Amino acid sequence: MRKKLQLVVLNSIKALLGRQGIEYKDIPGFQIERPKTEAHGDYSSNVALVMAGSLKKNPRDVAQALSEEIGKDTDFLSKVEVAGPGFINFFVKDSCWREVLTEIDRGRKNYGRSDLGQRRKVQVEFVSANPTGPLHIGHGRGAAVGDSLANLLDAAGFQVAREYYINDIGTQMETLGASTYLRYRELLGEKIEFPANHYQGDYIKDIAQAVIEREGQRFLNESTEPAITYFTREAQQVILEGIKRDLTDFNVLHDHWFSEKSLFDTGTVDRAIEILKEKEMLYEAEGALWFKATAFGDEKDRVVVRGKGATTYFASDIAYHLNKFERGFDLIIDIWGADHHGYVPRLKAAVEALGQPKEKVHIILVQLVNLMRGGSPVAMSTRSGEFVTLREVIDEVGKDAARFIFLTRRSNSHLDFDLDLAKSQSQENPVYYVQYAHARISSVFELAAEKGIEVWPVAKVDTSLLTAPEELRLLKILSFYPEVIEDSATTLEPHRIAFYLGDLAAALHNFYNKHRIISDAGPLMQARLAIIQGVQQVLKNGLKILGVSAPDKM
RNA sequence: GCGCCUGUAGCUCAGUUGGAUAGAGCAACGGACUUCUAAUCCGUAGGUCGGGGGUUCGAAUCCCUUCAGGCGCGCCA
Repeated sequence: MRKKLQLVVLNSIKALLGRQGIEYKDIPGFQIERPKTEAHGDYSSNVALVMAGSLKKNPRDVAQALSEEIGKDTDFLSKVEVAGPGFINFFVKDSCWREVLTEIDRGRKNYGRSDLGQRRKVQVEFVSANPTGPLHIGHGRGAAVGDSLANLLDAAGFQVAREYYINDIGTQMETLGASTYLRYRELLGEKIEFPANHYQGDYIKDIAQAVIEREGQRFLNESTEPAITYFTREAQQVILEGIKRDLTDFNVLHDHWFSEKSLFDTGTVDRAIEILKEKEMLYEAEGALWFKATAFGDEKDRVVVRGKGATTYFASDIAYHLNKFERGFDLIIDIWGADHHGYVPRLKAAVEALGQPKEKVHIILVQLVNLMRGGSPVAMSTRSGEFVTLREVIDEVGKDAARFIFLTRRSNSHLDFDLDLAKSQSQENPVYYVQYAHARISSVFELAAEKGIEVWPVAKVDTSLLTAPEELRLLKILSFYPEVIEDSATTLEPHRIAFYLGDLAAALHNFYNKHRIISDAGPLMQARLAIIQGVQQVLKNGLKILGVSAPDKM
């Protein structure tokens, strides 16, 4: 609908300008939007206001001329008016809104899908938590946002790959192995002074215990180094399996699990350094190799190879992004915890230095989650082992509620997640409001089936019987869905879907309370069945993007 | 000290990229169940958009400044 209008308006502008011998140019800031108040029409545009400046004319006069022109050649507008300082308000004919039911019926689960992405390849990399401990609630937020964003981009016509980057090499892995090894010895009766900078969590003891049960005491007789190597691999594998399990239960699936270590095995890290060297982006100082990040706006240059010869995490990341480019992604989206924000300029600098346009890489920072219990904060630290895991959150408040809470706010808003509140409010949680709308519709169809009512195909239904304001409102909201998908995909903001679904559910509940659906009035009943069927389909499609279930019963 | 994020109703948050009279949910108050699920609906009340300047036809939104909170400023990852 919005696209249709855009076309009509543009044609009218061209016609108008043409008659005055003025050449048409792109109009920056030209918008067609949905006004907040219904009195301002179904859509409204600021064209006249924007154009008035360059034409040196009164905005209202421009709007007047335009609205007359637009009124000439449209068959879907019932009224075009000039309002306020020079807005043009469009009122769409009721009959047009009713067409959405046919569109939904034709598209079904594809209704709302768009070709905005034109099959371009996008990679969304998210979670990517170090395999040194279970996922906590902050990872959960990143998981919900990343997964839903991937779903959204898929719906918007992109080819999406979801990836998890595993930091399976480096000092923290050695610490993990050592921690497990020490717990192993401790559990076998040795008195151990457990270092404070090692991983303290009980899950480490569990892993050690499992090794004892399977392998016995044999590592006590072996030398330390190979033993730690064994424990490193063992712990990493167990933890990674746990992470995968948690993500699966959170309805999050990754297509690829990318190993940092593989970047070394394939020589990609060396190659990345070579490339930067050739471009003279590196220099040696103080015994280390530095990248000229300041040349691209970062506040200081960054070390790539340390004095002792080992590469930094940053070096891996440059190589990783080189690899991403080489895999041919048109768009690369990294979802990071906001505590890594200081890292952004440096990575952007590296991208540019590699000769890639920095617009290709989007880094979405997801603000940290402040976990609360009964109004007071819960301290969290992987190393100290004091944290609430994603697993516990899923078990306590449920997958659907947790995902919805994460997805009903912008990713850069700070979030206080109160477990007690999330549980105690579960009856009033917005997620149930949306799901309930879906379930209600199911139960109407169930009753229809019980009564032996035959549901007509939409093509046979006389939708012109849908004239009540509640019905028209539903039809309009249903028609907006494809626009919501495109807008959310463009801005990379999945939370818009959640709010849209809340609006749709509200309109459904409102309609439901006002109008009886199953009745003796055959054609009207069929029209109403058609409308709630459409609502149910859109609810289902939207919830799917959010990764939230659409139950038939509650 | 420097940088990034945030500040909107009592609470939790939206606000269509600068638009018209700032909106939801919860909590509060008053109504609606012998009828498709009351996990719902209808109504009332609640605001100097942290404060102060500026930019313009027009600012919660952009700029400057200031206050408050969070997070970063490693040859860690």
